[in-house]
Amino acid sequence: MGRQPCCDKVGVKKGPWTPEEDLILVSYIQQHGPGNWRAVPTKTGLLRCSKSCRLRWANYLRPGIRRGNFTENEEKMIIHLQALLGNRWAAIASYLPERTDNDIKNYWNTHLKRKLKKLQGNESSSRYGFPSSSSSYQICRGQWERKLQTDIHMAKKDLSDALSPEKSSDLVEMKPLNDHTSYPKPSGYASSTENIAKLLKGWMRNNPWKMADSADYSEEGTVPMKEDKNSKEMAEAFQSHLGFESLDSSLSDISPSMSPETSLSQYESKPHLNAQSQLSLLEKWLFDEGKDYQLCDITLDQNLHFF
DNA sequence: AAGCCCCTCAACCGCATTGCG
DNA sequence: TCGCAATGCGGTTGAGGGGCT
Repeated sequence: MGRQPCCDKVGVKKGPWTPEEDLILVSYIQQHGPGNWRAVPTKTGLLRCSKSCRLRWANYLRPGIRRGNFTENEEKMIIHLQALLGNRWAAIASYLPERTDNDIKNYWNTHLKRKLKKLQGNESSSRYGFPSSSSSYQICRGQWERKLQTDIHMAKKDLSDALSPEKSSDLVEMKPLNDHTSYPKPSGYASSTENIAKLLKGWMRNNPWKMADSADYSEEGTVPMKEDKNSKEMAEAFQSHLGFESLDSSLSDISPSMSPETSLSQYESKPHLNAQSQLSLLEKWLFDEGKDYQLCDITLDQNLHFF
C-alpha cells in the first residue's frame, strides 16, 4: 500500500512562489511561529502543500539565511565535511548556520564537484598543498574519525551539561554572539523579499517565542545593530564554556556569530547549543588540524573517493 | 537581433525518520 | 508495540537568465 501523499494533489499550486504567497506565509508564521506545517495551507488559504510551505520557509524566507557568495573558508569546510560526512547536507549545514542544506547541496553540485574533478585531472597541483599518498590518506581518515568521536563525546557532554537543571536556566538566557555583519541582499526575486524583511521587522519584538536581542531586527535582512554589553558577556561565557579562545579572524567570515534570526531557526530545527558547540569545535578542528597535525592531508582529488 | 546552449538554483518528489495516540 | 501522520532529508528536475555564436 502506497504512502498517502502529503497533501491533496488536486488544487495544489506548484512552481515558483509569488511575493504575495510569501507575505501570506510570513505573516502566518509571524503570528503562529514555524511548525505545524500541515495546518498552514488550510489556515492561510495558500494553495500549497505543507511541505512546500516548510521548504519555502526553511530555504528562503527564514531570517538569518545568507545566500550566494560562498567564502573560501566555507568552501573548504564544505569540502572537508562532505569528505567526512558524505552527502548529508543537513548535517553539513548544521556547521554553517547561515546556509541551508539546499544551498550547500546546490553549491556542491554546481561548483565544488566540478572544481574537484578539474583538480583531480591535475593531481600534482593540490590547491591546498597537501601530500596525496594513499597511506597518509588512510592515516588521515583514521585521525579524522578518532577526532570526530572525541568531538561527539564532547558535544554529548555539552548537551548533558546543558540539560542539567542548574545550568539550563542560564542557557535559556544565553544570547547569540553578534558580530553585526550585514548579510548580502538576496538576488533575483529575493530582492522582493525586502518586502518580507519589512514585514518581518518587529516580528521578533512581538513574538512570544522571540529570542533575546530581537528588538533590533533591522531592515533588508541585516542583523541587529545594537551592541549589547550583556551579549558580550554571554559570548565570553559561552566561549569559556567551550573551553577555548575566540576563533581567529579567518573563521569569522564563516562563523559570523549568530543573529537572533539564526538562533530562532536553530531553535526551530537545529539544536542550538550543541550545534554551536560542535560547529565551533569542528571549525577549530578543520582549520587548526592542517597546521598542527597535518590532518588535512586529504587532497581535493582524494575527496572524490567519497562520492 | 535571434537562436542555441549551459548554468544556476528554487522547488518538487519520494523515501526515511520521528512523534504520538 | 503498532500504525499512522507529520516532518526531515537528499536526489532530481526544469524554468529562467546569461553568455556565446
